[in-house]
Amino acid sequence: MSDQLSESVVASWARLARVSQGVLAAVEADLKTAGQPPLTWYDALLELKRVGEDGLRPAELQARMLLAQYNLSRLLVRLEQAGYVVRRPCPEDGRGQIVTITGAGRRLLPRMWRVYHSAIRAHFADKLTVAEAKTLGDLLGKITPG
Amino acid sequence: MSDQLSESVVASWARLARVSQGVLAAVEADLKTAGQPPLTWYDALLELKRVGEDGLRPAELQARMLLAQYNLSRLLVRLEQAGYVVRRPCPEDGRGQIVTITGAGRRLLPRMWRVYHSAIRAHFADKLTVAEAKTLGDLLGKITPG
DNA sequence: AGCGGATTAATGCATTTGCATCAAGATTGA
DNA sequence: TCAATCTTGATGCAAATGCATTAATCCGCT
Repeated sequence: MSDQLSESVVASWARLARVSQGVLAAVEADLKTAGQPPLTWYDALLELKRVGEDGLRPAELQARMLLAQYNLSRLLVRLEQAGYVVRRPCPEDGRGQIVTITGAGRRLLPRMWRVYHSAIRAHFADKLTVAEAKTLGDLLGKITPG
Repeated sequence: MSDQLSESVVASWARLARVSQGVLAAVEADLKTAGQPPLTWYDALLELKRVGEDGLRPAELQARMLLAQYNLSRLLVRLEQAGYVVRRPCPEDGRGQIVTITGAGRRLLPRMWRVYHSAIRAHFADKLTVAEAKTLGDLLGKITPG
């Protein structure tokens, strides 16, 4: 192909793109079928649950989720409308706000997880041994963008 | 977490989701910065180039690309408007059509590849040895949805 | 031949994303 | 001190995606 990337590396790249996209889509589809919100909601709420009462600044959450700023802004609107988070003004920074998970948000997590974990199993975990999954995770860890 | 998935498998899953999303986004961003069309265009045109003059039925292309039917339908509209493919009626099937890459489409591929391959290198290949990339590809191969 | 069901591709409408920009508040530095 | 700059988060508008449905055609069966 007149470049310095070996064929096999390009093939691995292509697989990463294709497989991850396919599996993600399959998991999302399972969630949707079960009447659950999209994965992004889970990710956001999980982060917020982890930090507890202190909550998070949107920019912080955005950084952890690798999400575009305007996407996070709108995700928060939806989460708030759904009653899963609250936003309050940030005392130290007049521009900012602090986002906290609500009780309803906490209760959503296990409900989503029930669907989510079996989707992970069906579309991902069942196809690998634990050792393989670990190797995969380690390799992926090396290519983390951050 | 009160389920049968081991922590490490869930962690690998999370990495797959996060890393692939991040890297894909980075590559897309590089393409956009260089004024090139999105990755999907490349994938579609590459498939069409491979099959040559015979072209492909949309349903066939859709299956190869793991794309929703309506998404492919609209992708083809855009590609045709841009002059990179042509659609002609299918002689054996009155419902169908045959999609073929044009000369302009063929010329687009190397132009995109110039940006694409260096994005792959920067965001993916440079972070792994060839052996690691191969292992990664093999592992991903085991979880192919299709 | 002709009906019932499946397949192919498109499309109207709602939601989501992307892009560019903006307003408000913080921070820096002369 | 206060203007210039940066950061934070929102938003108008355009493009893309998802969903449900549709029209046309094909196929299997009687």
